[in-house]
Amino acid sequence: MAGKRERIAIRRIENLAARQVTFSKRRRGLFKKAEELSILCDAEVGLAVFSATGKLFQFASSSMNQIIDRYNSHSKILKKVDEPSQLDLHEDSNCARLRDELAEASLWLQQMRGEELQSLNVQQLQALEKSLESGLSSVLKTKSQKIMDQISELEKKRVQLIEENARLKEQASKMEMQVAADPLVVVYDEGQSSESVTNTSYPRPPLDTEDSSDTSLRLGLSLFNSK
Amino acid sequence: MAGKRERIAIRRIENLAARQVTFSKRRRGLFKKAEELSILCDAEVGLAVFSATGKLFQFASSSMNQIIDRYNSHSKILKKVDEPSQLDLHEDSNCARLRDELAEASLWLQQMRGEELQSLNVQQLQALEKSLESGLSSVLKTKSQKIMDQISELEKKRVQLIEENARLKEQASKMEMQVAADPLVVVYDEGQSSESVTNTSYPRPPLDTEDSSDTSLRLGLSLFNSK
DNA sequence: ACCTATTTATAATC
DNA sequence: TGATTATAAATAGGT
Repeated sequence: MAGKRERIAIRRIENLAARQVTFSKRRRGLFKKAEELSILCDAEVGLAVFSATGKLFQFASSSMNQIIDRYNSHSKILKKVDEPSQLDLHEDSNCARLRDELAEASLWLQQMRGEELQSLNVQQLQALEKSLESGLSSVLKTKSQKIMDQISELEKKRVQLIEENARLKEQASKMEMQVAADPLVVVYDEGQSSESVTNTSYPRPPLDTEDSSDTSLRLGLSLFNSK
Repeated sequence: MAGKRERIAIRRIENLAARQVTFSKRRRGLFKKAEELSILCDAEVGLAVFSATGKLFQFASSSMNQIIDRYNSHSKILKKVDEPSQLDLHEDSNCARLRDELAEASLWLQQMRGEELQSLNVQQLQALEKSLESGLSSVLKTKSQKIMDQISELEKKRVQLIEENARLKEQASKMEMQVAADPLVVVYDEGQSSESVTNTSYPRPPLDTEDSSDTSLRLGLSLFNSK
């Protein structure tokens, strides 16, 4: 088993088989480390390897095209010292300012979510805590109020429905009496009179449309869920 | 010196400073291995890494443009790499995207602080509440930890000072004994002119130092300059 | 492919 | 940053 194992010198491996074996092993290691770096350090990593035989292996933390785009933008920005027109400068600074502000806002959001707290000292943490408690208090108050509103709304509808039911029962019993008094008379509804409050669709309970079913509840949480 | 060294889990490192350190180290390792693979196995390797702060690091065994070209022909996804307006468009959309994200982040920050809540429904408020509670919990935990750290640090220093004082007392009493044994020995204070000799001829009586006064501390430090 | 003696990489620390 | 070092991971060469 044990033979002498030395680190090989970093130069082209002449033996084909050995070269292929090493290629497989090291390629796997390289891709693994590339992925680990992208995950651990929140970095965007793109790696493309062409074997000596021309085969392509690739890794991209996002997508290779996105990374190539970003690479091109970067190198173009680096090369672009030729014509810094006023508009470009204005746009660039504008973008930079936006980036800074967004970075700051994102950091705040992270910290309010409880991340990236290590860099804060006790006083800052105390301030954050106070802010969170205050926000939480407002949220709870608003939520309670909304829930109470919903409850009163439902209660109102419930009362309306009860009244509606009472009217319907009364009407039904009137009709019943009419039919009982003269079984041979067939009662036709001859158009709506002014007193008929109800609509005459029978099978379904009335007024159940326009209900407050919360169908559009999508939370705009993209900033919370990303980085 | 020697601390426990464990392998970290492969997930985003939350602590910013630690993340940056790890990024530097692993990035170097990754580039080294990329280069070794290209040399050992006669492969064409291209590697691009964007840090979380947007900085670009790259390695290419030949040239990055050549590798990108080769990648494009391989993946047979031929992009339009024609107009120079591509970058401008990209930048513009980038700016617009930044603006949108900033607006969204600002709104979220407001809402986490308890403002602009009326537009949220009960479920959204509930999600916000949960997020705030979670953040608050993390903040409290971090704060407690920091405070405990501070306390242990202070305690450590206190113990050190007590030990220091004990040593100083011992030294002082030794000196006292020397002086008592040979009353002709005159102790000169280095920083004083000759007129102060009379003051220092007879040191203060020892053994009355229940308390470690500032005077004795300073005296000790000037006489026994311990690093 | 699997196995391990070695070499490297790297996490924690200063 | 950079250096140091204990430990984990990668890997060269063998099976």
